Amino acid sequence: MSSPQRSRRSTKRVTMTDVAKFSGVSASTVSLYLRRPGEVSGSLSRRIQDAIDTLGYVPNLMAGALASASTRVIGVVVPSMVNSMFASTVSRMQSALSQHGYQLLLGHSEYSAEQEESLVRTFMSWSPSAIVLTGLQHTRETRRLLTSSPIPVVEMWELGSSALDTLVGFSHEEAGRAQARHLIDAGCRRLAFIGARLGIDNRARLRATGVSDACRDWLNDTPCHIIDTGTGRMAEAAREALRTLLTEHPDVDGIVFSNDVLALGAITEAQAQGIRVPHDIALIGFGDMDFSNCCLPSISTVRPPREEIGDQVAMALLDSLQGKPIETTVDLGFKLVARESSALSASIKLG
Amino acid sequence: MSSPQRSRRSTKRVTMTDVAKFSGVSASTVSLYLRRPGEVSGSLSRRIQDAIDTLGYVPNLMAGALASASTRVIGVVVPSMVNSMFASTVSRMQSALSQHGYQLLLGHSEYSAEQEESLVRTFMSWSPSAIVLTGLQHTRETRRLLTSSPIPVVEMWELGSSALDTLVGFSHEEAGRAQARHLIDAGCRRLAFIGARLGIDNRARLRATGVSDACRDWLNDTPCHIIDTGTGRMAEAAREALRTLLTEHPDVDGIVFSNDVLALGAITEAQAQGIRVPHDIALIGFGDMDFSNCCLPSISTVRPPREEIGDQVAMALLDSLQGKPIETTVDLGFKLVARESSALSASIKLG
DNA sequence: TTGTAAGCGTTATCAG
DNA sequence: CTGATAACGCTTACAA
Repeated sequence: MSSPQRSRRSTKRVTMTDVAKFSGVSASTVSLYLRRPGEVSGSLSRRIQDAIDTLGYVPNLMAGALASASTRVIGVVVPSMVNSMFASTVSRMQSALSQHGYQLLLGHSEYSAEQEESLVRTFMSWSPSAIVLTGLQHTRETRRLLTSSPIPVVEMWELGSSALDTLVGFSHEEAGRAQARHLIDAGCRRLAFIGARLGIDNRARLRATGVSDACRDWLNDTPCHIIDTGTGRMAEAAREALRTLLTEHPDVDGIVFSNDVLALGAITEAQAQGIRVPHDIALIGFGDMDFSNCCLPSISTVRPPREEIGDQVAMALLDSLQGKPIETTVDLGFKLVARESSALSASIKLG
Repeated sequence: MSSPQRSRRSTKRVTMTDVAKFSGVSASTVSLYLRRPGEVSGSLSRRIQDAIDTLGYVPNLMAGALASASTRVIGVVVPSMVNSMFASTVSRMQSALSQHGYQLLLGHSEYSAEQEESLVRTFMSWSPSAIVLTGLQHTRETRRLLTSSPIPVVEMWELGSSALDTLVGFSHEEAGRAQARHLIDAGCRRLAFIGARLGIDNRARLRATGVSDACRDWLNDTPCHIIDTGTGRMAEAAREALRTLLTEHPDVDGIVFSNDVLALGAITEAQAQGIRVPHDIALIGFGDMDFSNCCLPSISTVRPPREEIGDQVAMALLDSLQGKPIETTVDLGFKLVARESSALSASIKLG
């Protein structure tokens, strides 16, 4: 046997053509059977399925995507995969979307718009069916890439006016105001905000702004001290931040944290210093982590709609991909969870 | 102009052919320029790059993958994306692999071998360059799918003898023994193990076995009570488990937990009951979570090599994909972190 | 160095 | 309902 003039890499994989030959039908029929089984006669269906089983055929989605110009791939960018809030969201998205045959291409930006751009660029090369980003801050180039293509885009976890397309999230400024309001209602009169990575975490910064605004509106413009602990280990950083804060501003009686780990660190430091929480100082965190309800005192917090965001993003995407009209903004709100770290002690504080 | 007999969907995307036409060269030259720029003359390179820029060409990796039979996609299955340990691993894998042009297709199995199988099946349809699984427990069909294909497979987070291909992890039985040893050294003589999801989390179960073995070997075969808190909210479950345990076995003086959240829950319950940790009872967790070092008492724990696993898996994969020979088993060990919850109080306990 | 042409494994179109 | 046949956008042997 002389081989044909041009040999090519032989992938040695079972292809649809193999199945077709084996079952004595054409490739198109096999393809049809795979996509719309109802439109193939029973006898042929059986023979094809037999062939698939005995040959161990696995469809090649790459080829299918190329031919049909529909990849069923969705690119998702989150700031961090280790942050369990985003992990929850992605997890729910993946559950919902995989049921409809979509695959997630996941990347993390480390809170950097440049890394996000680089991820978006890579994703675009996969001609994804849709792209999901976290937040509203993108580079100019990211915006250009995304607006110049017909691919549906969802921005999640934040709300605002500069949306590219669809928005699913909640207002962090409102969350900050609610946290401040809660502390004020608990009797606090001098608030502070301690946050990690405020320089790069826009959502945390928005909550800080919310707290500031609250001080202006409801506490006669008392200053709200904002401390950024940076990017180090959060718990230790929180302890140090608390020490600094109480040294420089001993009158602070309520602190909002950008997450519950910081709040826990502060609680530990307070205990070490003999400061009573919430009696001497009330605290409220953000995130409602696993541990927030099982430490002493338990941590008051704001619970973001982390799972709901995933569900709603998935739903919006599925609708959009089916051509259905979709809402451009979905505000899922948040839940303030009052616990011991900010328990009302009005009799003492206000007395 | 009569259109050709068979019209086809027109994706209206800029293709390599467009770039070729625009710059007056052939498509293969453009392709070459993109893959090995050095082999194209300077003048042509310039013209091609010009065309790419003005046309805004984005390569179609799908088509490339199909043609070259190399997808640069890696399928990864973790039990849960919300578990920050796996998240850390995946995060590091993604960082390392994306630098080499690989994309991660991520899925979570919810600790179910069946869901893992379904994910593997889906991944296979993308003809991935490699597959990464968590643990060693797979369905028979998963094994068949994987062994009957030449795709490199890495199993991570566990060590054992039934490996499919490459293994990167550490011994959970050893970890359990080390945890027990640590408590024994701290003066404990009656140990117990409290774990979440023991029914489905094989690694936690292995650690429980390690603790049991330790009781047999080093505590004269004293019984080691093992409690499974199931799948509910961990902190609350831990509190209840502790109550039950101390009611039924008041002599227990050391507890190993399957993670630090459970340990924290137990600490809270102990405080509520006036039981002193570690004085009355010593505790050790697993995972070295964010909060473990910032609660009171701080939580002794075992720190798994979560980032290192990601790094090593990536490295093994890159080597393997470049045809280099690789080690089939990489034992990364673990680190026992002694903190306050198990601080030695020998004078009292042993006195 | 550059071009030609033959695939890669599907799906879409259209004729039977 | 079934089957040719032409894309899909790219890579790669091979020729020039």
